[in-house]
Amino acid sequence: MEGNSSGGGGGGGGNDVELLCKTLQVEHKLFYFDLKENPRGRYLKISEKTSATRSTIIVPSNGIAWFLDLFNYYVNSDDQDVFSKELQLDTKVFYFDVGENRRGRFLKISEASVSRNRSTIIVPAGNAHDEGWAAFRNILGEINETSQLVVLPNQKNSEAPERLVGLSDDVGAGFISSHSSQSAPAAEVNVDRSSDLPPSSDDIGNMGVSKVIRADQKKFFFDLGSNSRGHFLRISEVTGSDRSSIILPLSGLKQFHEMVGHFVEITKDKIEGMTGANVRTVDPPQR
DNA sequence: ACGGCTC
Repeated sequence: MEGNSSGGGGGGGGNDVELLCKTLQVEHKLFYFDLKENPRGRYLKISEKTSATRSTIIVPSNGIAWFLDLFNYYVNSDDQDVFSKELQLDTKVFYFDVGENRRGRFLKISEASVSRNRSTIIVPAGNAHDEGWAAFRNILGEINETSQLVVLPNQKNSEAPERLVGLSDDVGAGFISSHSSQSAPAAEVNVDRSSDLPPSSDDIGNMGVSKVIRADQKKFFFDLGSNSRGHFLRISEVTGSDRSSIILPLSGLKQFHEMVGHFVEITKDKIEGMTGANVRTVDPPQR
């Protein structure tokens, strides 16, 4: 579909109007940006094409400015200061993670939605000045401007109210909210992985959801379960393909919470010193 | 010319 301007669009979703189409090459990857619109709304399709693979994420139009802000964050921050971010837009969650391997640094953007499988694009940072990310950012900026300018005849300029737009830091110590001394743990960790778990009698009412905290390369999964001995919380640490868990009977959960809170208190200075540059939140886009 | 991503 990309770059195809001849003939009528006959494929799936081919009736969508293409407002803008751009391509960007970073190293050997080709990124296609398609700003499209259909009766359900406007969206940005970003495809990453390698010689062998292609993967696509769909960004709702109200998320374009957030993507722009996030790319600015990753371009402008010092390498060692960048952290994972989450962007929730309606029913979708986008995860931004920086990784590095022998090929260099890259930004992984994963789209998770309840219906679809996860899809991911990976943007190489480029050379020393993150020019791959910067070029990506520049295109997002152009698209964002265009999207604000271009209004199709059959559409009014007033958008539907943007709802449930939230951006949360996903800092190393997930227990530490950006509001430092306030204790606001659970609300900050609003990642719902319930779709990863089939409904099970192990679940305790509607609490049977899986939550995850991500810290750099590590993930900590929180799963409620039960067996003949009773209910428990399983906390799993996952790094790469390794996983280890602790099983915490619910009878000990409150003590566990207090104990963690104790160590948060006595290490507060150290934690704030370590994360001071990371608790910044990306500002909302100007409207 | 890569090739990363996965309880």
